[in-house]
Amino acid sequence: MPRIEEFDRETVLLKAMNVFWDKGYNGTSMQDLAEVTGLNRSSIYNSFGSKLELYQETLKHYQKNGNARFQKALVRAENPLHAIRLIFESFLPEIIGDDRGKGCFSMNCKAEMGNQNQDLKKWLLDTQENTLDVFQDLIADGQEQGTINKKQDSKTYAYYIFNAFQGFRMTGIFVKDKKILQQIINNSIQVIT
Amino acid sequence: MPRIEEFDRETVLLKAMNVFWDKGYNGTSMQDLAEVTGLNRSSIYNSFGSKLELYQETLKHYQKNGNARFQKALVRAENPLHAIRLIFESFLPEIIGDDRGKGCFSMNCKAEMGNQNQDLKKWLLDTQENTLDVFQDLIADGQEQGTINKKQDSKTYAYYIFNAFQGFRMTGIFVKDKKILQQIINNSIQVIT
DNA sequence: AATTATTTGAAACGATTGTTTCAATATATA
DNA sequence: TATATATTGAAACAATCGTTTCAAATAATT
Repeated sequence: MPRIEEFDRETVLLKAMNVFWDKGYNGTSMQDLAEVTGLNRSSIYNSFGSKLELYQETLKHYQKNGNARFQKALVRAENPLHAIRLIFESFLPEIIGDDRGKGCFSMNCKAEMGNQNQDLKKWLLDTQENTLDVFQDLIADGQEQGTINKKQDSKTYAYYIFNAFQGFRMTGIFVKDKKILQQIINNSIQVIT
Repeated sequence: MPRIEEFDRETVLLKAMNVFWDKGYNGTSMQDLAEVTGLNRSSIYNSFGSKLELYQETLKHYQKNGNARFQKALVRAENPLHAIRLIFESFLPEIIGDDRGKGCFSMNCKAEMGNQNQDLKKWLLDTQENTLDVFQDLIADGQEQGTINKKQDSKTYAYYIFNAFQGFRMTGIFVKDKKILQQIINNSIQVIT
């Protein structure tokens, strides 16, 4: 009986994400979103609820993409240490190709909205915990296997790598020199070898 | 002949900075600024030009404060390596005391506005260059003096430390555990020893 | 072909946006 | 004390904000 949605939800979500990513949450208007998606305002509300809910959905979409990149690095890696290196390197193309200087969408969210909205804060904390767990598991494996040193426990090292990773995403906003970025990766990883 | 300004410019600037810092540029309204400073809208425009100019002035105020902290660490340090450690540690109180999770004001600016406003981008690039230079000089000194290794040149290490520092400011938004933060500092610095 | 459920487009909602205007107020100098 | 200059407060500016409303359009089911 129902009339079916005409647009491709995935495509709309991607376009909306790119606006939020570029202009931030508060810098993006419903007007912007309607223009870029080609949808009418009412259609956006009908399909996504509100500006905030749409924002949250684009964030989850972004994060899903990031997780996929992590997973891809995991299966390709020869060992846990190599996996960590591949994770960092897998973001090189995005960083270097980011000529608008948009940076990392979820870190932009953290900087702009992490202290403004409780739902977003909770989501950010969850993804942080998740990323830390991935690193910690990799490091624990690497320590058992021998490619990562045991001078400090896996949790401590996980925080250190997480720290370097966040720095990497921020540094990449203005620094596009691949050699420099690669050296940052090398030096960051050296600690745990 | 002129009537003198009634308010203390420094105080007003500080109050305005805290709002921008908390809510971001786009999240802050002139209404917010008028309320928190106690000034009338027209007085703000009369004294600071525009919302953007006021924002820029608060950023410079913040940066001046950060530079002072850097300088304080430099004079207290026993050697260049120690200075880098003190620089990181000098931000510990701000990070731990930041219960609202506002993070670093200038990094928030970078994430929100770095790709939106050319003036702000230029300022951000200048301060980045300045910070990199401080690190590079310290590292070069340390390498001559012997407390920092010579495996890589001072510029490469400067980028690495800069990367760790930016990560440190982002990590500190949600991580308030002093022990963990201290271990991140230790591990970050270990590379260059 | 008629019915039913849903989406769509256009318009409007009140509220708020950053900024400007201007008369009233206040003060240092002459 | 009179004059000149600057600041102040209140009001208003057009524009835009996120959101809602509702009739017209649409398509799958009966």
